[in-house]
Amino acid sequence: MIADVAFDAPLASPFSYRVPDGWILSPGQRVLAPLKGPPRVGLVVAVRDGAGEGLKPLARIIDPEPLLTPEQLDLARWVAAETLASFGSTCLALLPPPTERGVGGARRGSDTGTPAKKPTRSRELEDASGLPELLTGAGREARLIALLTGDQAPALVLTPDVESAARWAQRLGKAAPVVRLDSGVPDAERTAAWQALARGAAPYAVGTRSALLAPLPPGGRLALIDEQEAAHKPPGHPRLHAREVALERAARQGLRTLLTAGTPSVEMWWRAEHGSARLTAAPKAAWPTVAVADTRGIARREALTPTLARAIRETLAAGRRVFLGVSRLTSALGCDECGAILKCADCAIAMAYSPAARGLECRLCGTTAGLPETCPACRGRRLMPFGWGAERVEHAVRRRFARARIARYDPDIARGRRGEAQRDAALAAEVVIGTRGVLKLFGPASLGLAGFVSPDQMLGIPDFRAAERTFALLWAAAERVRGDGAVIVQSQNPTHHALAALGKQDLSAFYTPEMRFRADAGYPPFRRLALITVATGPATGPTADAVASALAGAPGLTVYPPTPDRRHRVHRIVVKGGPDLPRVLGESLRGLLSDGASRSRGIIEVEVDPVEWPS
DNA sequence: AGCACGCCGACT
DNA sequence: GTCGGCGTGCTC
Repeated sequence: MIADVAFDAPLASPFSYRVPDGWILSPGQRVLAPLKGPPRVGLVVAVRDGAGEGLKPLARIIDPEPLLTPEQLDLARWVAAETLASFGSTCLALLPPPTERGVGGARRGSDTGTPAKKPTRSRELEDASGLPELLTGAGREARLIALLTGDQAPALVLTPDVESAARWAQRLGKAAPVVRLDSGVPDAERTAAWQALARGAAPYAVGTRSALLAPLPPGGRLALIDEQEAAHKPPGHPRLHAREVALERAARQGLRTLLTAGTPSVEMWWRAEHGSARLTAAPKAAWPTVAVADTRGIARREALTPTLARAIRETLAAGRRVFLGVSRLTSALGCDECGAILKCADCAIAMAYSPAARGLECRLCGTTAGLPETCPACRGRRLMPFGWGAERVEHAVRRRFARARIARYDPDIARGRRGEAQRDAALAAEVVIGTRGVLKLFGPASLGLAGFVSPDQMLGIPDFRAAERTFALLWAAAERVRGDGAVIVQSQNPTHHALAALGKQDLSAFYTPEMRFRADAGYPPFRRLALITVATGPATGPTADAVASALAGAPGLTVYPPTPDRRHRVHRIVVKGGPDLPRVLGESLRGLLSDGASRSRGIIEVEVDPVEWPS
């Protein structure tokens, strides 16, 4: 017998090996196989007849039984095609890591032993439409839990990160045993969880993106928590948003899908508008007073406007907690007098400001411009880079409120032991200053005030999702403020639709204008984007142009000229296209992509549907 | 991706 | 004289 094996490598096609006599092997099992040197983990994708003369033999079986069915392999094939990644890399990233001695011992081991009962229909909870269901509004998580635990259907809950997975495992664990598939538990436990699901021995499973292919019987549910989170598409394989994989899987398998979001992704909102998803909003709940402190025309020497300072004082006096949201980036240029942000005329996103280069550049089309003397909108002369970082704000707050307990918190920086101390300090503080990560510390209605020192900075980030991100942050903060509390937004863009929608507690007031902007400028969900990165070694100079010209003739593509990034020694090419963008890119770049014609021409990386823009 | 084989710079 | 940089090519 001959086995075709795919590896975690940028290799377009699998390699063939001789199956040693007596081995029983099926597609979907992992094996160790020699690949130019020591044996490596590979996935059997096909087994066929043949003597296999001249082929190397497989070294060892890792999985005693297939972890992936042919249907799951097909779905992985789709993911690989959508992301222009190799089949092997995609599959292996969607399995629990191989454990020491294979997985043989886990037969009985650590699963809960509670067999999942047959899915039963429960009338009021059943959604006749079969469409993915998007839960928004207050209490959406409680509603999801009620839906999941309301009948006996097994469920796979996918969270954006490990902390969230742990939280959900705990919450669902109150109703029935839960197995975990995420990296927050030991590898052996993840594998055992996978196997328990496969034989119907676990009613609930929680995991992150790597659990997207975990076994789920017909009638099972797929739940995606906080579907709008960029964390659902972290760096690395599979390079596709968990939402897109989950929806594809659900459609193929006929699984009922439930998604939650405080502020849905524009992509999901669009689906709901077009009848390919169903949106369920809770009745409006208590909502804080939202006030915009207009900072136009005010020279910002102070982080806190009188409005915000007064609100802080009152909140502290009432013995309630204050959150002050600050920004980390200083990248765009804005007018201090009218609030305009300098944008690219073609792409309608803020131009990146480089103090070093004393100039502006559009991250999308590469247009550059010198610093204008005056604001193009109002001819004002005060053009300022945005910049209210946490340190400056903390200093300002300490000066004003000398006796308050003030803490700065940044979960991205504060990891490990010291992070825990910082966390405790933040939880004990009266004023917590930080970026969006701070909100994870606080539950609904636990704040008296949320103040945003300069969200314009976030709105001005040169990314077409800047408004969506800002809106999501403001909304998430508002959800954590008591109904008798306040949200104060200092802004030079007081009429921005994100602020208007926040004040009215009205999602559609944000998405309607946002959708128009996306349509007009040709951004997702109306067009798909891809980001092509070409390494620029000394010998690989012309490749970026070669890539650009290879794409130039492709139908339906908009190809922007390569822009150099000297710091990372790459050129980047932005491409816009239609729903078939991966296919068109794949066909146009065949021959240039890694396999075959390799590094001599430079490393070409293609990121389809990027959610994070390079900075 | 990983790894080997290959030719050019400063060091025990 | 070698150790080691990473550019180049290959892996059933």
